[in-house]
Amino acid sequence: MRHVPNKCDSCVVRNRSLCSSVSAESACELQRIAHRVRVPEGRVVTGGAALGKTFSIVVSGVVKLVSNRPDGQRQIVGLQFASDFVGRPFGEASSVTAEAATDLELCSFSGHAFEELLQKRPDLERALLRRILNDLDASRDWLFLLGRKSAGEKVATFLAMIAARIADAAAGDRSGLKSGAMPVIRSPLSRSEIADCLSLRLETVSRQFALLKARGIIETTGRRTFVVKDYAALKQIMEGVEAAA
Amino acid sequence: MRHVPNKCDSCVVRNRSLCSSVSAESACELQRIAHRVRVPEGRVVTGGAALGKTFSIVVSGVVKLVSNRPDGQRQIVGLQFASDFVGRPFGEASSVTAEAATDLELCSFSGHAFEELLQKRPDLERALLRRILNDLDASRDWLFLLGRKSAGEKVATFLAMIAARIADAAAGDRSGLKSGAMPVIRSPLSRSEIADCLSLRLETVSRQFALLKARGIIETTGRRTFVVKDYAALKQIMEGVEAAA
DNA sequence: CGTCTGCTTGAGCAAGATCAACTAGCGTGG
DNA sequence: CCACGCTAGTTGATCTTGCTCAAGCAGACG
Repeated sequence: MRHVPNKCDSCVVRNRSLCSSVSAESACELQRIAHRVRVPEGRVVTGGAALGKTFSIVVSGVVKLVSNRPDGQRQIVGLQFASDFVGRPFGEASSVTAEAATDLELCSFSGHAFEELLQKRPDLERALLRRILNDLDASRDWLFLLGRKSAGEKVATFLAMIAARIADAAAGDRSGLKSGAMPVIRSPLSRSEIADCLSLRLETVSRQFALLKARGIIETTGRRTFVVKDYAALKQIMEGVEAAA
Repeated sequence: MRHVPNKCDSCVVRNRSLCSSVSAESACELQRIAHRVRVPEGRVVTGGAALGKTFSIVVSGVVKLVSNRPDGQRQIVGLQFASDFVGRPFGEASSVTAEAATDLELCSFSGHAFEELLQKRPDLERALLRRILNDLDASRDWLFLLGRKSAGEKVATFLAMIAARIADAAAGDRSGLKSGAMPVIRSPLSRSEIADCLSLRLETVSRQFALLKARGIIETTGRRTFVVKDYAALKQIMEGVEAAA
């Protein structure tokens, strides 16, 4: 097999994604079944109404995992950022659908081909297992958030999480961004989506934003953009230290 | 290798646990590093204060996975029943500890030996991946429960889940139990543990029990035992159909 | 410049938390 | 075997947080 110019070589999530944790051979096989796709905001990526099963690695953008109930109740049960894996192998269709929270670039695999490769390549399976275990940890942390935290703590946690993950994605993109800076962050989620995520009403989310602004901990500039002015204070609130200010 | 009388042959979870989904060779290797242990109620099985990492398959009893916070808040993030797997491979210590909710029988593996075997045996790793994916699904369902359901729905869901899983464990034990019966079920969790599980206060749990009793849907006989008289009604409430009775 | 949608702000309400007795299993020891 | 006492559970009164309903506001886009 001749070495051909590799489309993965220039991939921005190359050294953080699933494919970075497998052998060169597995990466190569993975490359052969991979194709880049662009998905517009709002489209269902997989599960539910999506045609056929697919798996993806997020290259840029954010995917929300939504648990839908017949009666219209929605709960966002997870967010996947750049380099994260999306999909449910060996799947009896779970009730969770993956939807594009923002415009996406995905590295996508057909369900059949990927599951076949999974059978053939134990190292790929191991890498996936590790990722899934991390997702499980994250999901359990989120359980704590939903169950035990107040509205203020929830919103603070959410903002800190978004800030960290978006900054992270940006750092992976073009590292050199001075850490400790206060970059303007574009939230991948609308107020109502944040509410779905935190099990709050959008009005409550809005009020908590107002409170954080009043305290000078964040600033909002435009509908979906914000700046964290005082990260330490955010962390405090998030942990429930909540001084009676 | 001679065939010796196999301690696993008589195992009650033999045909439902992890070891049932692997090759004969892997099962054999697994058997070699397995040992039965009994754990009294309340003991930490793994994580946190437990000495050294171990993995286990639950033979009988119930394990609760608890997320502890410095400030004493507790959230039960999962329950593992007979045949379920307990442990976090490749683990940076997660904040979750596994504790015996009842007296337990475990089939236990030392962390080192098990992880080594995991490296050597892709089929074992695959079987584990499937289990973990199921845990992840369960965890995400639970997110919906905590986020979106009312106290009444939560308690109904909990009771239905316990009834199903305990009946299931019993069926695996000595099948032939007439289904459709209304067996007396011993809850593995106290009121306060149920509260930790559902993100409620124990008073609220107690009130919901009282309500279900008043409606004739359940009966309680003793502190931790109950009978489901009307499973259909329980399902209704659980889904939020909630007729204004 | 107007409209439309997403966001903000306000007033009142309800579910569940909190605080406080009180009761009932269950184990112990007389 | 029964009385005692301890702990888990129940029940009641009140309070708080976040939800609901209802306006009003502002950024994005034609």
